[in-house]
Amino acid sequence: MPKVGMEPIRRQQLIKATMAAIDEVGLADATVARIARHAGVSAGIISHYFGGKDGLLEATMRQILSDLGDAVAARRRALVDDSPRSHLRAIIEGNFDRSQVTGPVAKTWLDFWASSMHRPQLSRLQQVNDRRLYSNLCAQFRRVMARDEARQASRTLAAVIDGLWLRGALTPGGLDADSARRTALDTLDQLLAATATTD
Amino acid sequence: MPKVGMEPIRRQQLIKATMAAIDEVGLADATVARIARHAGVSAGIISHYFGGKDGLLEATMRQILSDLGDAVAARRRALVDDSPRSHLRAIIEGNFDRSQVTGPVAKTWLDFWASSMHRPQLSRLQQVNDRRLYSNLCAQFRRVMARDEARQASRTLAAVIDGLWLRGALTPGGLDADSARRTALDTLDQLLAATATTD
DNA sequence: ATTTTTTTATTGAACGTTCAATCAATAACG
DNA sequence: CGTTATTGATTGAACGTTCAATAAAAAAAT
Repeated sequence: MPKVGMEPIRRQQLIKATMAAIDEVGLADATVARIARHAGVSAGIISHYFGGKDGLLEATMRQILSDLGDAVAARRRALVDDSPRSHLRAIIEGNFDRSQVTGPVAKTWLDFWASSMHRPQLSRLQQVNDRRLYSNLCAQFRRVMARDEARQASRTLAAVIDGLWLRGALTPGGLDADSARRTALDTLDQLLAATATTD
Repeated sequence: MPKVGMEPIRRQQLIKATMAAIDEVGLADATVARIARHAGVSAGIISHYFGGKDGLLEATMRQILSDLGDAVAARRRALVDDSPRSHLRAIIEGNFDRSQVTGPVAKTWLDFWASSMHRPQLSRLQQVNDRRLYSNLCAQFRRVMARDEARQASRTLAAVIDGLWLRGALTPGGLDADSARRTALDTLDQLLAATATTD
């Protein structure tokens, strides 16, 4: 079986298997044996390609956050008009992108989030992603309102997005992406309307 | 040392120690030995009073949710006027009560939330609490707007509340309760104002 | 008022299980 | 033939639970 150039293939395979295992039984019971079984390989291979279980978990979280960033960036690049509202809508829709919401990703995301409270390595990744969302929101709100108002609006919208993810991850049927997106978009318009009147 | 009537004392002691241990190292590394050490007792006592580690964890989650419910109920009982807005404000302030936000509780809450994705026992507790918040919000919004609008407003406010908790649990310095409360109250007023104009 | 018995509370060592990591062995490719 | 890829048995550490032993308190007996 062994062929050359297996590394990128195996890495992707194992990251995907990690999400599947976490979706199935949770991070706490996602053992290396179970992950390897999902990928159809031996347990030892994990240490070979990722240096150990922790390395694989970190790579998996990196992948999730990177996919999320890509989904947002792609929507913003595809914009035809440059209005703040369009950018903010793109950010919201990127956060509820199919690839993010579907299947194992949402549960894995929440498991990592909780876990990052006590793992410095994951915590840093989390914070970087966190700030990126907040900064992106703030920069756009800033174009139509004062600094303090923009900050407040960003806090609110960020909380709504994360709150919808959180509640979606726990809902038995999984997150209703359409409903969540609508809720976030409505909130956005209310935030924009609120300052338009006091302007 | 042994005296009669130790049961309620030990139970409280161990539940508190569980939160302290989870706050310290997370649910994954909160071993019975560590919890027992926090409480200043032997590890064996946990099985004696709670039937096992799982029983203690469930009791701890019950305590957190029950405290949260009490905090909300107390604020609502103390209301002088009966307006929907006052009730909704009381619900928000109860959710950001000192006893809930301070110290080990917030982290424990999030750890349990993530864990409940894969533990049916905890999931049921979680869902009951979840529905209670949503129903309470919906019943009050319902008094000033149509059913669908009330549902939408409840979803938004619930997402904001949970989102603020979620982000607060991960913030290094812990949740800034005052700021969070203000954000949630602002959102409430915007939700109320939005329908007041279209009424 | 003392002694004995029973009950309640607690300990901590032992046990069996589970896990991640290791590494010698093996197999295919260049 | 050497390199790369992979396996799977083994190892040692860590975990939750169990249980015989112990000690204090309460109750009963003297």
